[in-house]
Amino acid sequence: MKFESATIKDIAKALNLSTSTVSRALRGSYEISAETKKQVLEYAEKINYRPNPIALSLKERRTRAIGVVVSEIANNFFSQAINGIESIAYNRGYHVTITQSHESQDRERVNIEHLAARGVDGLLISLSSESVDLSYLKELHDKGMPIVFFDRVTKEIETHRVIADNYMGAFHATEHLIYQGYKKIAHVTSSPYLSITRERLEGYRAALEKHKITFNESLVKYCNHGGMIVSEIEEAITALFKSKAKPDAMFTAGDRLTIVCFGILKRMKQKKEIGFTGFTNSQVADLFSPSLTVISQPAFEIGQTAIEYLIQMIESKHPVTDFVEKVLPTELIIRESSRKAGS
Amino acid sequence: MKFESATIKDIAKALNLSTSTVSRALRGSYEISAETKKQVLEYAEKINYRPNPIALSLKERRTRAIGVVVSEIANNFFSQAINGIESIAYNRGYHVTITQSHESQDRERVNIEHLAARGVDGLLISLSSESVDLSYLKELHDKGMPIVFFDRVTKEIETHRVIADNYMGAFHATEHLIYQGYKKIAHVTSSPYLSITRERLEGYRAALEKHKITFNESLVKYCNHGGMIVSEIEEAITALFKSKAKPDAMFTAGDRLTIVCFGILKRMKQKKEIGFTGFTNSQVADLFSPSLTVISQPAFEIGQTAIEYLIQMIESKHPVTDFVEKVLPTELIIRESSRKAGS
DNA sequence: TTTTTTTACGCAATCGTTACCGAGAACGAT
DNA sequence: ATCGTTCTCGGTAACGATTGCGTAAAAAAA
Repeated sequence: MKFESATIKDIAKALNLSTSTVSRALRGSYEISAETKKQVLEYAEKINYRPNPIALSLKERRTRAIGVVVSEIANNFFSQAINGIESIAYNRGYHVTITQSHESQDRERVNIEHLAARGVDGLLISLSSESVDLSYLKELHDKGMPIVFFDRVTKEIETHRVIADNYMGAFHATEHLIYQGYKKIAHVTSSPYLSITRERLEGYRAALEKHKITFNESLVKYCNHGGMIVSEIEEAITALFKSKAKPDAMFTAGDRLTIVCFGILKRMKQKKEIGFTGFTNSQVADLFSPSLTVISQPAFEIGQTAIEYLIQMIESKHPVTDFVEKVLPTELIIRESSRKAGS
Repeated sequence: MKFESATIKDIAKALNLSTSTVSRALRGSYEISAETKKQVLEYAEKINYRPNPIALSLKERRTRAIGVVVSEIANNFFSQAINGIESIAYNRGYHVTITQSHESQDRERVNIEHLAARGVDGLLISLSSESVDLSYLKELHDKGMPIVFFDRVTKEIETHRVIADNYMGAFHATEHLIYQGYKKIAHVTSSPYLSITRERLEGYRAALEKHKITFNESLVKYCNHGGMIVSEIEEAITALFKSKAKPDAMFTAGDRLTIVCFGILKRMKQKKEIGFTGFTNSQVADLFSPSLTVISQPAFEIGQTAIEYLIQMIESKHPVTDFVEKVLPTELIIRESSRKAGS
C-alpha cells in the first residue's frame, strides 16, 4: 500500500499551467498575475495541497528536523528535557526525532548515523553510559554537523554543552546527609566514563573533605549500565553492606539508579536505618515511603537551552567557534528519607 | 552551517564512471564487472559513502519511517509501548518518529499532518483525550495511509486496533474492591470521548451490577484533560467527598490520573480509609506508601503487536480489507492500597 | 507607428538516486 | 565475413519542488 499526495504537477495539469508558475503562485511571487494566483491558491486549497517536504529537503539540503539521542525516554529527567526541547523547536518550525540508546554504545552510534544520513539539521546528544569511542562523532562534527551536548557531555568534541550543576548538587546532597549526622555515606553511581559521574563524585568528595571525613574508595560503587541491569545494582548494594565499612547512608547519582536502589533497600528492610538521597526528577518522590529527599535537575530548562544553542548554530551563516558550557542550578528537596532516626 | 555528505557523483567523478554504473556496482548488479565493482566498493568504503535517504525516499516514495502519536512520553504506559514498537521496528529496518499531543486535539492534528507530509510509511496512533473530529484522519486513511490504533482507539476509521482488555481489567479491579468490603466505589476517569474511558466504565458497572450494588452517577467523575491539569482532578475529588454519596474507595482509569489522585488523597490524609486502585504501568507502585494495587497493561506487547500489524499493512501489495481488534489481557497486582482497614 | 518597458508565464537545470533503454565491444557460430 | 549474443557500461528520464533565464504578448513611452 502506498500513500499518494497531491503534487504541484497535479495543479499545473488541472489548470493548464507550468509547474514553475504554480510554484511561484503558491509562494506569492510578484511575477504572477493576481488572477492566476487566485486560481492556483483556490485549487490548491481544494485538493488540500501540501508541498512535499522530502523534495524540499533534497533541494534545500536542510530538513528542519533535529535529532535527539537520549538513553531512555522512560527516565524522568529525559522526558522532561524532551518536553523542553519540543516546546522551543515547535515554535521555531523544527521537527524533533527522538531516539533511545538504551545505554548501549552501538545502538547510540547506529541511531546517530541514521539521523545524520537521514539529514537532520543538527543533533542534541546525551551520551550513553557505555560511550567511549567518539571518533565517529568527531568526524561527523568535523564535516559540519551542528551538535549540542546536554547532561552527559564530552570535552572531546568542541561544541556547546548544557548541564546541571552536578558538582554543587552532589556537594549539597552529601553535606545534607552529613548535617543529619551520617558519617559513612556510600555513593552508588553510574559508569565512570560519564561526565555526570565524575562531576557528582567530585562534589561528594569535596563535601566529605570539607567536613573532615576521609574518603573511602570501597564506599563508592560504579554501575556501568546506569541502572539498566537491576542485578548489577543488587550486587553493588550487597557488597556495600558486606564490607567492613558498612554505610549508614547512601547517595545515588542517577534517576534510574535512585529509584532502583531505593526499592532494593526497602525490600532489604534496611531502609529505616539508612539515610538516603539521590539525583532524580521523579515527580512522585513524595509519595514514596519514606518520602524521598532528592536532587532535582532543571530538566525542562536544560532541554530548552540546549535546543536554543543548536538552532543558533544551525541558522548561523558562519561556523561557530566560540562555545559555551552552560551550567544550570540543581535543587535539593528535603523529605523524610534523609532524616536520621532519633535526631 | 551545513553538513555535506559524499554522493554517488563524487565516486563517479573520481573513478571516471557514470553515476548509473556506480549505483549498480553499489547494489551488486550482475551487469557490472567484478573489477569495476571492487573499485567502486573500495572507494565508497574509503570516503565512507552512505546513500542519501532523502533522495531515496523521493524516488521510491517510501521512507522506511513510521510515525507514532501518543499523548505523553512521560506516561509509563506509553514509554513502555514505544519500547515495544522500537524493538520490532529496529529489526525490520524501520525508523520511528515519536510525537506527543499533550492531550490536545490541535497538536495531535498538526503532528499527524506533519508526519504524513513528511512522508512516513505508516502511523501508530493513540488518540488524545480531546479528539472528536477525526475527519482529517479519515481523509488521510482514505488516501491510503496505513494506520493502526492502539490503546485509545476509534471505530470511525476501519483499521486494525490493538488494546488491553479494559473491560475485564476494570471489572476485576472493581470486583476486588468489592471483595475487600468496599461498597461506595468512586470512579475517576478521563474524557468520555476516549474508548478506554467507555470500556473501563463498562467493566466498572458490570462488576457493581454482578454484586448488586446500584450504579451511582455521582460517583463517576470525568477529567477531560486526562490528568494533565491537576486542578481539574482536585476539584473532582473534592466534589466527590462533599457529595452525600461519600465514597469509601476509588478506582482510577489512567496512568497519570492514578498517580495524581493517589497523591491528592495522600495529601488530604484521606488515604487510610479509602480503598484505592487504578490503571497504571508505573514500575514503582510498590514503593509508594501504602503500596499501590494496580491494573497493569501489557504495554510492551501492545506496542509490538501494533507495529507488526502496521508493517504488515505497509508491506502488503494489496489494500488490506480484513481488520482485527487485538485484545491483550491486563494484570491486577494486589498490594496494600486496596486493603480494607480492619479486615 | 515604432520602440521600449513591463507583465506573465514557460523552459530547463538542480538536488541524489535508480531504472529503463541503448550502445559499443568482444566473441562464437554460421 | 557477417550476424546474433553476451557482457559492460553510459545517457537520460524520472521523483517534487524551486529558480535563473528567456521570451511572447501587452502596455507604455517615444
